Amino acid sequence: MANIHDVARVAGVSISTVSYALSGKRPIGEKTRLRIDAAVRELDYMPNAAGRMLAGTRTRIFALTAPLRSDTYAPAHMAFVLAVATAARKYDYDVLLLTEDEATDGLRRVSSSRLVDGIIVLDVSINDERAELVRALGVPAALIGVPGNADGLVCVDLDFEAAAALAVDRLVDAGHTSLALLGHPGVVYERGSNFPTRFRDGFLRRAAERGVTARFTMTEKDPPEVRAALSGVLDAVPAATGLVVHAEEGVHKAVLEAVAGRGLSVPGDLSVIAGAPTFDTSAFTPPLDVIPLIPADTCTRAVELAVQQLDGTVAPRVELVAPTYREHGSVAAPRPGS
Amino acid sequence: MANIHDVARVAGVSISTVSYALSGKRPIGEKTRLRIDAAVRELDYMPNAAGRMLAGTRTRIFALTAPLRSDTYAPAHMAFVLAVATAARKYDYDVLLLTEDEATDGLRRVSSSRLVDGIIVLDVSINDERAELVRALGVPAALIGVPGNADGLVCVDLDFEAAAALAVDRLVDAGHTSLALLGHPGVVYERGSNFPTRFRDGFLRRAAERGVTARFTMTEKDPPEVRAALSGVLDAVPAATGLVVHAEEGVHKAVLEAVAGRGLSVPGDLSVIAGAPTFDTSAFTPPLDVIPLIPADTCTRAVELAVQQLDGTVAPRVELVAPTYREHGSVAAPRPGS
DNA sequence: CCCACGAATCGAAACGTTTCGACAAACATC
DNA sequence: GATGTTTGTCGAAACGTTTCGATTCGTGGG
Repeated sequence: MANIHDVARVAGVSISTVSYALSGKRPIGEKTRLRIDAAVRELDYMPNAAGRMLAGTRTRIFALTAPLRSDTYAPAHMAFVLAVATAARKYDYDVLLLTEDEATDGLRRVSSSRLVDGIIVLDVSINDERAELVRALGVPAALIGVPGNADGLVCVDLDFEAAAALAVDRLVDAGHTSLALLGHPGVVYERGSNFPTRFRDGFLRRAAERGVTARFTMTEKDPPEVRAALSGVLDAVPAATGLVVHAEEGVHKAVLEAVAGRGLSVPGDLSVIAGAPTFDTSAFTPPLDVIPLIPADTCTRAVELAVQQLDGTVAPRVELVAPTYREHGSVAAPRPGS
Repeated sequence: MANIHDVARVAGVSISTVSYALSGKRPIGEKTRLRIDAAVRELDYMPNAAGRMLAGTRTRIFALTAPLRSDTYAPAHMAFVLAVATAARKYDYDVLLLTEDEATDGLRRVSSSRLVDGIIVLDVSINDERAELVRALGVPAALIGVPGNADGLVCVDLDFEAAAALAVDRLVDAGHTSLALLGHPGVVYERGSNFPTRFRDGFLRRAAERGVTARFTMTEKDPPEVRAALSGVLDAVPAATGLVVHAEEGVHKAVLEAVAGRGLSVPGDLSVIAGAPTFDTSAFTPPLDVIPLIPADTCTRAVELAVQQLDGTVAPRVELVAPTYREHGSVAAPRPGS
């Protein structure tokens, strides 16, 4: 396998000239550059990664720690992992995947052996030991999600409170005065990520601000549980006419089936908005209005912030990505008499 | 950050002695080793990864290419990715995650820059360009799944044919003479991985060998489609009394619901076996007998073979992992009159 | 005509390891 | 007591880059 010396010899220049020609960090004469380019192609030269890491100050690798908790929704998790890898490539970075059972030891290992330039932390929970560790290690890092104590850390996440508020606003603006939020199973709110809590709080707060009735119900993903939870809010007085669902894909489908099962139509009898899903709600029957959680957005920003920490200093911050609303026709005015 | 020179100075030895003490490749005096160990702890020394890669012959990194096709079942996919990462750690290897849109370029890049020692290829399809590329690059690699042309490649996979045959045997041994296989959607059999085909062929062949009736039906994952497919085999003459399901999690659940919906019981009216799932069928109602596809098994073996290719040569091969059967009470003798 | 300056190139020193060969000392063999 | 072997340690040469400071050469200004 050719190295830089081979290229230099074939092009008839010194290795430093080759290096500068390839990096563009110093001006190189026209003819010389052409000769070097030709030599590179002829030898199929590609710089050796280890040599580069050693001489340069960068390894061009980020570590990614992505715990798979029992209550993690695999498709969303996978989407985030891939989004990080894809975003990293845009900055010419590769991603080293740490295993969950080596979460802290792995972080320690790759950062103190200088194998990675920084760390992307996925699915941060409220009391996340990885947050503490990252702070202690002083390694460039970007967390996706917000830990209980975010001091000194760079965090990125969807603005779940604003997303919930946006959903409330849409429903209230359409004329609804009795809303309900169907959320994740209880265990998710107790320990785990704090975004479900933030969504719930945003929902309840904005509903209060707008002066409308609001109920919050948690549900498991089994269709019977979903039916029961739905009945709870539809049979209440006053019955909910606007529904926000913040849960995984199966729950959305179960909700739509249960609604149809009751002989109700969307949005005729019930307006429905999907809150912060990573999946596609436009293919549902009926398609659902949605405030999407787009992994690529959050992950791209996180990678960007990680890269920026390497040169020029980025102040610690919690950066919340503004939510967007996409209409698919599942929200309408409530029926006059209801 | 301390380096090996610091350790040597503190311990009062040369750097080569430190290196040998840490690697254990040459005998080191008792007192000397203790001094070195003390110095390492005192300085919190950890060898620099780049220096190691450059001087040694190994980078201790494997690349993992794991394409996410539209018909990929995310939870299974994720399970395999994590299983590879976990298995790699057992051999002191880290895993670099390549993105799908950079599948071939990425492989080329990381192997010719010598960033990785080898490649693990996940979810290999029949005409997989990655298989060709790996062959052409001559890089140590282990494929999980079997490409159309496996010449010169090291492949590992569950023995899907044997798994299907095992399911048939169990049902026939229990007295069933009319079997059905509920498989993946049609698109999966046309282009994509070849394991669904292998499972189907194993099923049909063994049924023929045992002289029993066998039907194969593909189904989409929507409950209505599943119901229709199920009706197809239960209303046929002779009606199937033994059912093998080789599909994703939702299909299994839909099958059980549909069976219950028809007023049938498992295994009273219908014996059911789950074929090669990655999820847990023992928590279903009722729990299903299963021939599991265990990502850890396949992935551990693949990593092992990749490691072995680095020293001592491993002959190209297709290594099929023998299936195992786990009873959960969903198979019984058919009802006498049926 | 001399000087300063920029452009283009080179040589050499780093980066932090591993590993080969050498060497001294201790020890066993006959 | 000479000879060979093992044990423990060291020095130095790789490994393949990047990058800092020269050096050379032409060019335009005074």
